[in-house]
Amino acid sequence: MSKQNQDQISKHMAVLRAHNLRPTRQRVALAELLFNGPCRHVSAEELRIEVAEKGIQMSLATIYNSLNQFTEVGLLKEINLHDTVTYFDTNIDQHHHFYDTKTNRLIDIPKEAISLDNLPEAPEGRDVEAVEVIIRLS
Amino acid sequence: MSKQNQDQISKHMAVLRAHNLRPTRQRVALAELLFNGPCRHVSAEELRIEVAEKGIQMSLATIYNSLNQFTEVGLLKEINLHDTVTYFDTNIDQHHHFYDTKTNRLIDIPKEAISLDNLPEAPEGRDVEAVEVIIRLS
DNA sequence: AACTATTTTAAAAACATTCTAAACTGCTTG
DNA sequence: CAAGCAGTTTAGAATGTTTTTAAAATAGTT
Repeated sequence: MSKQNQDQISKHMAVLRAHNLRPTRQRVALAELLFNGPCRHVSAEELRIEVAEKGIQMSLATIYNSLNQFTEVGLLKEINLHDTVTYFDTNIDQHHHFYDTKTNRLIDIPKEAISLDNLPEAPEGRDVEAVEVIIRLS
Repeated sequence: MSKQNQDQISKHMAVLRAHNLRPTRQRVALAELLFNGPCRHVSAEELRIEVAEKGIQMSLATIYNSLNQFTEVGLLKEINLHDTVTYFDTNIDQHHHFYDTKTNRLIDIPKEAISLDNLPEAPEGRDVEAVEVIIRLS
């Protein structure tokens, strides 16, 4: 293992610890897959395949647990589409999506790329938590 | 059964036939529940309960089949949220939603109530099918 | 009424996800 | 650095939603 890889791992361990998650072998391995490189949209099943391809031994339950824990602490965002599976987005900034119905893929759209004006008021007693725009493509 | 109810039923039968769906007892009963009165958001399970409460005999599979068929022909729109169940929207016009994460309820927002400017171009070879805004409330 | 293609049905299967309880591991402390 | 403990992982069972199956029922036609 190279010096650079070691640094990455240490970084992930620090991030996990900073979020009160023990940097276990499994969580660090998943963090490497998810947070090295560009932002991604993954499902538990896709991640399971990646993990298997890398020869890492990990139960599917752990993948689900970790994705949920990462989401709870704000390292991931959950996305539900017109589909039965849950996707997780490594881009945690506010942003929007193209959703390609042909390939079932998501493409990020930066927040600034869409101007949303005139938003209606939230109903009495409720707050606006997030505004999500999905542009469906065909 | 009143004259008015008969008229409603005939109307639903005509609509179903116009969409190449045989107006069976079950489909007509569901159409009555869904399309009389104001627009609604329902899940298969909620509809099953309503059907049962009206004393109508119908299998859950038929409810699923019908909801999917109605969606295919454009009488309903499918909605997936951060939740495991699929909802169906009887409002088939383009519109947006508040999603109340506390109650798990949807509230319609008319298309005109939000001005979306500056929308990014669809990627090469793709068309924009729909633009959906979800305002998450907490 | 008889015929045929569609539809409905109950039950089984499929599918994604969560739960369980036992085994294991990371961390702290002596 | 060994012991102990809480937190984590695991395989498999369980759950909840939706789809499939193949047989029985029905709508629409002749």
